[in-house]
Amino acid sequence: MNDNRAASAKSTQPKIYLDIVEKLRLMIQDDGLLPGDKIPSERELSERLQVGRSSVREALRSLELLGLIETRRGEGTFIKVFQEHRLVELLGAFFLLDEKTRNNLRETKILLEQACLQGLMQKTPPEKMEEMIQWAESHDWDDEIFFKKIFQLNPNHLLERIWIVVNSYEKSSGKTSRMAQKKLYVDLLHALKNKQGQDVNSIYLSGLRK
Amino acid sequence: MNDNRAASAKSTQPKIYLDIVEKLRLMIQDDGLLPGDKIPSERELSERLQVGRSSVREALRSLELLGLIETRRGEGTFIKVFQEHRLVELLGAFFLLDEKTRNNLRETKILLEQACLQGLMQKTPPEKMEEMIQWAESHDWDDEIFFKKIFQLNPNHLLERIWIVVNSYEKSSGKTSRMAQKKLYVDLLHALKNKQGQDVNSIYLSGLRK
DNA sequence: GTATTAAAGTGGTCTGACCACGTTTTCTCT
DNA sequence: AGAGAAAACGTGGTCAGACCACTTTAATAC
Repeated sequence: MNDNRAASAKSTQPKIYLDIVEKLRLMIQDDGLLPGDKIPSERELSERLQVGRSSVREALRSLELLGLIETRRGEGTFIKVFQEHRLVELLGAFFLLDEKTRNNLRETKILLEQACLQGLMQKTPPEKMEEMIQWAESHDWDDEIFFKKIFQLNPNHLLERIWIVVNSYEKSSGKTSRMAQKKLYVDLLHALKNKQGQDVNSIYLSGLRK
Repeated sequence: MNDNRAASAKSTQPKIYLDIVEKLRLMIQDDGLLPGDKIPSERELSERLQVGRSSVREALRSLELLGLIETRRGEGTFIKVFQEHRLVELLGAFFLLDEKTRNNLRETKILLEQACLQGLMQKTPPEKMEEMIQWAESHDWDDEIFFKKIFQLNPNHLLERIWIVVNSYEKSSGKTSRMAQKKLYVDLLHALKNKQGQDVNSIYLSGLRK
């Protein structure tokens, strides 16, 4: 049974490793796997999907570079909690973004942040906001960390993930779009807590640079 | 420079394929390669970097999944233009599977659409809007097609891509969130053209179904 | 010259072999 | 029997070599 799979594997041409990525997605979905869970070993996947181990590895390495999985030698491969990871270095390193793209990034980021703030205002109980204020006053942070926490507060985690990606992109574009003034952001938090929508927005906008 | 040392005192060398990704980056940078240019073949990279071809492939496949490069069988591997990166799609495709996130789909979609409309109002010349109105009155369409065109009108193509992903996932989640009448949307277009922001928003919201 | 054909180059995939490391089991000594 | 050491096993990491399918290029025939 050495060589004749080349002849048989011709129905769905597209690269095997992409196929495996998709199969993995379905597998994770159907089995209800969560971050931290272990996925089958490379050899087992290879056998189960009837493909070479090298193809399995191409798929896994791709997902690893994306930050979706994590591999530990001797242990196995695990689903990871998504985080920016190498996106910044990768994207920034490979391309210089043109002006138009950069503007899109900035605009989209601002939009997401505004939306998040408005959403928070409607959905977050004052206690939670108070907690956040406490944290803000007792820790050191910059804009990015601040908004990361803001997004974590919002139950719409899809929004959070989109922001993470957009933010990574924008960071890789080189220009830092604003400069944190702690007081300003604390004011913002208070306005949020008091549900003063107009103030939230104007304070946010005044924090933007350029 | 090399990163990825995670957090262990183990003197394990970083994975080769990551090293190759970095080397490739430098190579592209030093040689001044631009989108569309061809990069060395897998076999040549393998020899030049003194690593196995499979490791080279793991690196290349990773970059390919990200949309940073493109490979054409029999021809070679080429650098791609930044705009075509697949990150948004991929990240969406992967962990959108939990229930909670699913419930965020509708909210996020609405948000994106509102934002797109507001952006359009500020940036689109009346002629373009008139064109759109003409099209809307002389063709058949549903909500999805309508908003697809709306997003295409907006020069922020990043926003468009995000919407496409969110929309497609909301569709697959089963519940169709609206079914408005043609007239309503034509009204919306006129309000857009006349830059009546308040009306745009209220008309949009009245078109939503539960 | 053009058309056909052969060769070379390139990505796509598989197999089997090691290595390095972590976990589990087994063995040994007390 | 229990604790600690050693071996076995499982897993990712890497490599070399072999084909296949496809494209480009060079050689050949007309």
